[in-house]
Amino acid sequence: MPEGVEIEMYRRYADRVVGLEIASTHAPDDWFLKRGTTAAEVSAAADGAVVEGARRIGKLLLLDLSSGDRLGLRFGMTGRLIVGDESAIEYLEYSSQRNDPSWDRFWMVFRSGEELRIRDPRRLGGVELNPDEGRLGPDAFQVTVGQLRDRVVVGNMALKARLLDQGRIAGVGNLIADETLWRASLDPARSAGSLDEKDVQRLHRHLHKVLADFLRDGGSHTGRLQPVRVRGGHCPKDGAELLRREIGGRTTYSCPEHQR
DNA sequence: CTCGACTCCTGTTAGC
DNA sequence: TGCTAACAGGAGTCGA
Repeated sequence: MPEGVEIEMYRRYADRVVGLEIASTHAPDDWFLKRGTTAAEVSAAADGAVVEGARRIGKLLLLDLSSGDRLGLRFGMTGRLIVGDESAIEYLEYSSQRNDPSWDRFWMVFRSGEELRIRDPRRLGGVELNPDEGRLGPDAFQVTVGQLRDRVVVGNMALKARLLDQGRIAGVGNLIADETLWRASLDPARSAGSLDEKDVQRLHRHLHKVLADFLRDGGSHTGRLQPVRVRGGHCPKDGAELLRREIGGRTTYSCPEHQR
């Protein structure tokens, strides 16, 4: 599914429309417009404007417009970014492998004839005009060990639930969290504040390695844990049967042997 | 502020 | 073969 890694791939893809003038925007699905954003507002902000930049914070993709407004794009669990005829990502875990244009929830047409679309079967993504970027924590790709120590590795909440909290650190989704904790040999259920300094350093190191590996390999479904992330799966490191639990409201796989 | 529970969405798939 | 229920998770809300 789209996590920070996929959205970074989307952002690079969206660079193709930087410098282009928007001719029209289309938001036929009101449900897809978030936090009071209306189709009329989006049109007023975007139509005739030039895309000056494509940024990303966590799972939020931002298009900076020459009107001074910012268009925030979210992809939920199954959203793809399509520019022209090409999808930024062909394979998305948990999403349909079909490619039905009726799933286009939002799109913009440029003066040049180029198009940019969000194709989202399950409608869990959304579009928001001028989203509050301050609600998000530091981006996972840039997060420092100090930020991890101060913001994430605190309190009694389960460590994994903390990693999924976008206000603490932005961009970590379920698969990135499971793979990172598996590699770092940390139990996702242990309290976040129980980590010692060596644990924090290890978590930080593995998080960055996981993000780099996933980006290189094409997505958050490319982890070593992923193939065995099924009921009855066994740990690739030591062969122990994996635990399947719900932590932070998400299905969580971890190794009872080496994740402590 | 903290934190768990609940809700939303719908294509896919397992099971009967 | 056809139906139903379970499942997936990002993100928001609510209440203790």
